[in-house]
Amino acid sequence: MLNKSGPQKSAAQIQQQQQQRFATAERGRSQQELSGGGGGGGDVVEGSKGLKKGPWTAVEDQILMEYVRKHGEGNWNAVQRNSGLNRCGKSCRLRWANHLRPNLKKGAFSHDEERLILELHAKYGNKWARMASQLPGRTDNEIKNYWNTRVKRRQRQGLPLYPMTLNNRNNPIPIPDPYPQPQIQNPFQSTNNCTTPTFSFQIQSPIQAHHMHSLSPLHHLSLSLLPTPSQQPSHHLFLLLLHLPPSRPHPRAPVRYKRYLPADLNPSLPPLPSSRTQFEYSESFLSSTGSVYSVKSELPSSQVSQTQSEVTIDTKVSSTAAAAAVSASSPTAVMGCWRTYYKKLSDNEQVKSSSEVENFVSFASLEAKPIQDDHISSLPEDLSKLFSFIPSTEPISDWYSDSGELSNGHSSGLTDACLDFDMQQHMAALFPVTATAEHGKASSSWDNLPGIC
DNA sequence: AACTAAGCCAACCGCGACGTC
DNA sequence: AGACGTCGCGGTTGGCTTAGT
Repeated sequence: MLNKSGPQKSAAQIQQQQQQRFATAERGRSQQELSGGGGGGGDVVEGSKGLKKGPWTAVEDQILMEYVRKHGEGNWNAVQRNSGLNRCGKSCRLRWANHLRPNLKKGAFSHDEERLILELHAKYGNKWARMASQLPGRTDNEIKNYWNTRVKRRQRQGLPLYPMTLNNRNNPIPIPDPYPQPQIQNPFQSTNNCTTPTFSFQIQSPIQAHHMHSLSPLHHLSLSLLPTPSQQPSHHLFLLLLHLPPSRPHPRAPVRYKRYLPADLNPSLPPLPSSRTQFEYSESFLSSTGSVYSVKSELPSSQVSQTQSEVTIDTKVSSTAAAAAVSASSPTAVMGCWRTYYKKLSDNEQVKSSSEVENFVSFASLEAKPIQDDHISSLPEDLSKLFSFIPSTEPISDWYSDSGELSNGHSSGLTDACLDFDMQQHMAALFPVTATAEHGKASSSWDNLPGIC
């Protein structure tokens, strides 16, 4: 049971499953035929217009394929009128797109595909169609199903959805052993339940993702707040993940994804302001440095609350994918760090020491009082410092594994005095994220945070 | 053998974008 | 400009299987 997940499934299993599904469809057809073709057998039902619902039969598939062969794709509502197929246009389109169109790749995702899905999801969030456009032969539905399964599994196992860092184009993460053994036991897991809520959220997908194509390497932020169990010394761990800018659509991607026009094809975008200060642009996404972004939170995989807030970020951070962990004694203290740091920046005070940088914490998505209330419109330009000492690459062992493993070792540049980065990484891997089914809980968890304003 | 949990997958639904008239 | 139809996307549901108890 436990090894039934996609990558572990053998080709034979897949074939068997497909055969079983075909048999299921055949059963449905038989039931329908027995009932006079009017549906009603099993989950085959009729809609309000007498259109058939439920599993498609081989005969229906044949009719649809024949229709598309003659008339091409599109105009799906005409299928029912012209072919006698008793299905609505939406159903026909879905059936064609997901099952009948040529060049569909069936079977389990390869490791490369899985890695790509992770990377794409980190970039785009739940943009399944967009992800599918970069996975030839795969459908959005497939990817969505895969991801949702992964979310459930990782949640149940108490693992974060993403590895601690994501890909760095210049330093590609080596494909790890897909089935690594867990390295460390959660010291808290076996002894007590974690009573302090755990949070994870992402700031992602700027208001106009296409801006990011041309303007900034800073595309994606992922921030995880990982309080330790209450029994442990008060200590909170924050993780800030930066990801690379989105790649342009796959050149061979279907052209139908017109919603994802790259920036250079969209002349309606506002020009870059060149002389106004960042504060004049507190509502916008550009600053005098040309690199302020209004980052609208999006919730990949629906993993956290529905709250949305915006944080604008000004940074010359390098495109190196990076992760930082920042510790503080409590969420309140973390916010205090942030405010202090931000004030220094507002006062044009140089933040020089690494410890100050390390105490920087970014955060967003607080439903009750979003940080935007403070009009935080920038992060420091020398935020790059923050990322400069973060390992640009490290072995990631949980790209594929869902078995409770942790990230392997890495070369952190963090000073020991400030952070035990290794330890925190392991801790981060040990604590669960708030996941899809926990929308409400996630937001309420944030509500429990003391002193965040 | 029965029950349960987990995983996989197909399909439906609602909504919004887009094009046309 | 607005109504209407079409299409695409993302969320969700439910059926089915396997594996463990």
